[in-house]
Amino acid sequence: MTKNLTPMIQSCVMHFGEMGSRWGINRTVGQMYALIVLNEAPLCADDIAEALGFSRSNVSMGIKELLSWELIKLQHLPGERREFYSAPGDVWDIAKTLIEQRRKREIDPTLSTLRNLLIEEPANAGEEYAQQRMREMYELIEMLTQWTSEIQRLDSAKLGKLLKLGSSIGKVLDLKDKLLSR
Amino acid sequence: MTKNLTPMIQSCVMHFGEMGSRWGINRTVGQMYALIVLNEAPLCADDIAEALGFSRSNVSMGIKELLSWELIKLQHLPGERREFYSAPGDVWDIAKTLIEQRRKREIDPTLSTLRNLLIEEPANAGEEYAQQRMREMYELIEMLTQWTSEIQRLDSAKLGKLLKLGSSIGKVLDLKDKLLSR
DNA sequence: CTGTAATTTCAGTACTTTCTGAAATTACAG
DNA sequence: CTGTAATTTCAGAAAGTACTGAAATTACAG
Repeated sequence: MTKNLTPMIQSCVMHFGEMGSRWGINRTVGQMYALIVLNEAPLCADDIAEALGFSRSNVSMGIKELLSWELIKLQHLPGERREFYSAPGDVWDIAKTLIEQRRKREIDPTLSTLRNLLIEEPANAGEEYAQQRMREMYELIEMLTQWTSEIQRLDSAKLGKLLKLGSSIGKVLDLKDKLLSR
Repeated sequence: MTKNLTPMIQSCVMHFGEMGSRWGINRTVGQMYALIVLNEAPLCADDIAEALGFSRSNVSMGIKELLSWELIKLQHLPGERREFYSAPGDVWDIAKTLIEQRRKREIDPTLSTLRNLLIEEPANAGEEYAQQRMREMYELIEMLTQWTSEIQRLDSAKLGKLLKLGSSIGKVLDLKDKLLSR
């Protein structure tokens, strides 16, 4: 397993494997993705299988999953019959996709479940309390989602500018408070 | 299993069980937590075991985990020998704890790994490229973490105010841009 | 078309995680 | 202390997930 990888890339790949498994992503898919991201040239399934020592079929499933998350795209290389895969060149694009996909898979179903439970009539005091908490959750999640989607709308240039300005949300909000209270 | 739960609470508990398993949290711990959050009165281990139909020992492990995440706190009820557990009364406190804990367990180790790999001298062009991407990741993650921790500093009152004002980050940022460019 | 390379599917196995019951430990009332 | 209630631990069973190799399918050069 793990042929032809320098220790540096090896370490990074392994780390993202471990991290992947703490998210929904499984360990081998995490490793595969790190490998693709860290490699300038697109990779084909055989490259990945060889570099990480996985079976060809496992790589095939991993690619399928990464494609379904829209984290890699397929491309054909001139003179090559095999299919090659690469990650977006901009890290912020990757992050945006991850956020977006996790929202779709985790947040949206939760909001929908809560919404359905909130329109029911509470049958007793216990349900009334439960509904109150659900309502708070619903509002909080919705608000955080809203904020996140605002941030997602920024392109990396703007994001970088904000970073370099050293602007923190706190300062921005203070600014806004002052502005609004005049 | 699942005794004495009304359908409404049942549904919510089950949903958070499913969602929990998509996060690092396991299904039964997710269910346990939903139950505790939705219940106004603190619950003891037996209550939980009975309500959800889990073994007593499973509940004990779940409680241990929730305590380690600081998502519940232990309390003694007058005249009761058993130990009772409850979740914070404010949903935003729960969310802040979740964000904080996930940062500790997922983001911090990643930042530390990346930092270590970035101080190494690249051995060839491939490593140089890989390091460049790692640097971009590092900076992005650090920035998002910073923003998140700013938001976490807000208390729920302030958060609620912002929500009700209908303020979106986009608008706030536009405001800031205008302010700064004068 | 035909033959071969590339990819995907899938049943079975290996591995990991979760859950349980029994035993051990701890906590405390009397 | 002693006895009992409450909790925790832990080895093994059960459940769930990931991985593989073999076979099937697809893609395409000639």
